[in-house]
Amino acid sequence: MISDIGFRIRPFMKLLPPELARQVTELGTRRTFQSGQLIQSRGDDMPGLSVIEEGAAQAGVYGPDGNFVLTSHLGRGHTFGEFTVFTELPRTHDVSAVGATSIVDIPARRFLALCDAEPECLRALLVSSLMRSHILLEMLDAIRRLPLVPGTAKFLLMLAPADSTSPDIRFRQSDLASSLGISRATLSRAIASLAEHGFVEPGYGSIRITDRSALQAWLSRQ
Amino acid sequence: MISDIGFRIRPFMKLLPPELARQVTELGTRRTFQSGQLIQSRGDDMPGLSVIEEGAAQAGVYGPDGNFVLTSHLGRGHTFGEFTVFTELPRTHDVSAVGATSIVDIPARRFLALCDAEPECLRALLVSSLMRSHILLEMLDAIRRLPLVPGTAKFLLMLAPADSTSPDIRFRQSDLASSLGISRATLSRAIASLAEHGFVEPGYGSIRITDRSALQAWLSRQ
DNA sequence: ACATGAATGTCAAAAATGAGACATTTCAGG
DNA sequence: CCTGAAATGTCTCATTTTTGACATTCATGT
Repeated sequence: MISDIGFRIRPFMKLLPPELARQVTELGTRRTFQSGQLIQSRGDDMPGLSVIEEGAAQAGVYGPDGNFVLTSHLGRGHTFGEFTVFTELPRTHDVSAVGATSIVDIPARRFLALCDAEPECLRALLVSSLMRSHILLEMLDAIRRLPLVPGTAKFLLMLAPADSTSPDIRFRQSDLASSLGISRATLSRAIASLAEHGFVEPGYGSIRITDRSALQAWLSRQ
Repeated sequence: MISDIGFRIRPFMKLLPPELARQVTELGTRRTFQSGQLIQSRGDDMPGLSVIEEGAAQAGVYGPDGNFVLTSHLGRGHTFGEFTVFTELPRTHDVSAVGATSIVDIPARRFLALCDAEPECLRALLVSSLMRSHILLEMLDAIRRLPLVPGTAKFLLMLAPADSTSPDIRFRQSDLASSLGISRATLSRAIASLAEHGFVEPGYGSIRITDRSALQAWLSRQ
């Protein structure tokens, strides 16, 4: 059985009581970015929590050959950099803006102080972190255990959660291919195969899921 | 660059003050297992935190064809089932004992009550969960971005953390192969290649890392 | 020590994938 | 409305991996 596709990570900020969310925002400094602009690079040493206030971002790693291996798509209210707050390590990912985006950066010390005063912060961060681990496990599963086409399907469903405003997945096939660990040509074949079934519709720089429930049902039968 | 191999997850119980660790233990009920025995199955509905008091365990998922896809090796003080405490979902993994093992199960409600009283619990769980996500990201990277032999090497290093008591990795090649998403024959070739370099030594049901630092150095150069 | 089941090493043929190239389509900007 | 850059579709060939089979080695219990 293939489980919990389209499971959506509840963002940290939505897990906090509104008053506390406001406090978090006030602790940090705001930066704004245009679409595609780099927000942080792997290796940056700025311990702290970064919150997406508006817009969205992609987190991943650039391979030596320039292709981008995507690990997560982060929407409003999501965070990154948690890891740097609780360890001594630098940022582990390259993050860039998707659409006009505004980020609030909270220095590690200040955020830790808030956590001491308000344990609810720890709890919210814990819950979103557990959900993220869960998604990562499902991704690993999609890549290791499933054949090409079902694996691709599962990945697409994970990238376009059920309650998303649009069924479009705005990634280039080359990035998706890197994310799945396959070549662009092979991904193209997989997409074509899903399109033949009528589940998806390839576009220019995006893929549209035309029949989500049918795709899920088909996937469960594999 | 290939980073942070052999990074070891600090177990939940070691992140807690000793007094609190004792309290946690007293909240739960103890079960003991022989080597290889199944501790829980994917789908079990018993919300709660499970702590490894003695021994070790493997967490993973059994594929439909009986092969085991390993996702983590858990030692003393590590936990599993966190996810069921903070969501409504059932257990997501099959877990089985490695060596004689004793587990303490703490029902979700009781653990949540303790977290309310002692936020340090939340913090410890958060830190170990963040470390686990980090490892998962590295695994994804090893599988997607690295060629066969380096990817296998990285995986081996992740499974046998630096401060492990023994350099032996006690897994069958068939399980390792499933975990990497490759066939047993291909894994066998990768191991043979690493053995030619003198980094590892294949055994029966285990693989010994004979020269950890040389392996790490070689991997960094790839 | 011996027999037996389990795990590993290895091979050949078949299948899948990657690399590279090129045609086609789409979008954005003049 | 054009033009050029970027993304996608697809082809062929080389390479890698899988599959299935079989031999070999190891561990365990008698």
